Amino acid sequence: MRTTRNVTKPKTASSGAESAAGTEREFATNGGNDISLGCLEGLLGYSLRRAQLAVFQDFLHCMKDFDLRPAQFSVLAIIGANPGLKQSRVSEALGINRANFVALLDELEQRKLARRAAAPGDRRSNALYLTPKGEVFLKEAYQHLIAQHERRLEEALGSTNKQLLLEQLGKLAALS
Amino acid sequence: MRTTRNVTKPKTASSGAESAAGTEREFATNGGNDISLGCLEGLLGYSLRRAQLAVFQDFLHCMKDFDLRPAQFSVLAIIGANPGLKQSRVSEALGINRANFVALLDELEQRKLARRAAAPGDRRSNALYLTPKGEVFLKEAYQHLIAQHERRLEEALGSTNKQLLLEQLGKLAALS
DNA sequence: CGATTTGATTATATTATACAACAATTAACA
DNA sequence: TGTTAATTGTTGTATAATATAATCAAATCG
Repeated sequence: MRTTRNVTKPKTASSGAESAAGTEREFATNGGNDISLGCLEGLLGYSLRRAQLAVFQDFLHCMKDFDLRPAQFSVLAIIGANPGLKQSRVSEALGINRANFVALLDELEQRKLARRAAAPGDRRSNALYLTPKGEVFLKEAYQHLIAQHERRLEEALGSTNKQLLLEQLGKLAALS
Repeated sequence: MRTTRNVTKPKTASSGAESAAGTEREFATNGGNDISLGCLEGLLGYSLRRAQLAVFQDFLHCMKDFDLRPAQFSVLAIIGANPGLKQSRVSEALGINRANFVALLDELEQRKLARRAAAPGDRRSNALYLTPKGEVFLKEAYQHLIAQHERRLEEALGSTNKQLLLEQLGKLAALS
């Protein structure tokens, strides 16, 4: 609670509040608006994370009308490109825990975008397919992503070769 | 439950399981081991995400002995580079919701790595500082990160210019 | 002074992610 | 062949990250 810490605070409050504001300004290393990133500056992980968040944010904004999150899109994309794949294979390909994949797929199935079918030769498995509606949906979502989202990213990169960037990211992803 | 869906399943199981296995193999686009990424292939967001996850994974592994997560490190780094900064400024600089920042800082304070101090001139604010222990801790963690984690990433990138990659990521992060 | 804003906090909800356990099924093998 | 081991989808549960609303104290401003 705030109250807990406030017990010790008023000691500074009653006496030297204004004077402290004057004197300590010289000592306080940062009273201004310039914030240094310190050692974060050169760390790839930090830049990577901030970039990923910004890109996902843009993705979400772009897919607002489709009500589609990145993970959902990735599932549709994999199923669309590899119809009949077993459930575990899809989750594995995306690095998604197969336990977590269940609810993800459940929602896509409820929205009639994907379906679980009996896998030939293995009654444990589900073979995954897009529904006709799902195929259309994926195609339209992808088109919109390319036209809006991806185009915006390429614009931001400017003259940078996007393909080169993808290769660099691929090298990093290969670490895991 | 599994049982729920199994009610409808045996229809395929009892009769045409093996025959379906024969006929559908010709239609099933993917019975093999090669999984296509489909439209994910060229999407920056996807590669970005996979790379970020791999890098964070490596970070966690590297910081195992320090028991430090990326977000925690980033907080220590910002405070270390900008002692006396107000709490809201630190969270803002890192793009962390100030409500979520409370617990994050609480833990660092409990571990005696950072401390909330009275902010001169504003009794609402907390001025954040590293403790002496926190300074040593950050320095050692950073050194270890550079020597192990970051070195590994640079190795993975090969001849690629890391600085160039950082710039590209910066352009993407600037979108938000 | 009163109204509004700001800073830190709590409570709460959602999403992502991880792991353990389980039942049904299949594979391995002695 | 029959018992054991491994796989598949699932549930339950736990943790971390993130978002929002509400609260309270303190500062600011008209």
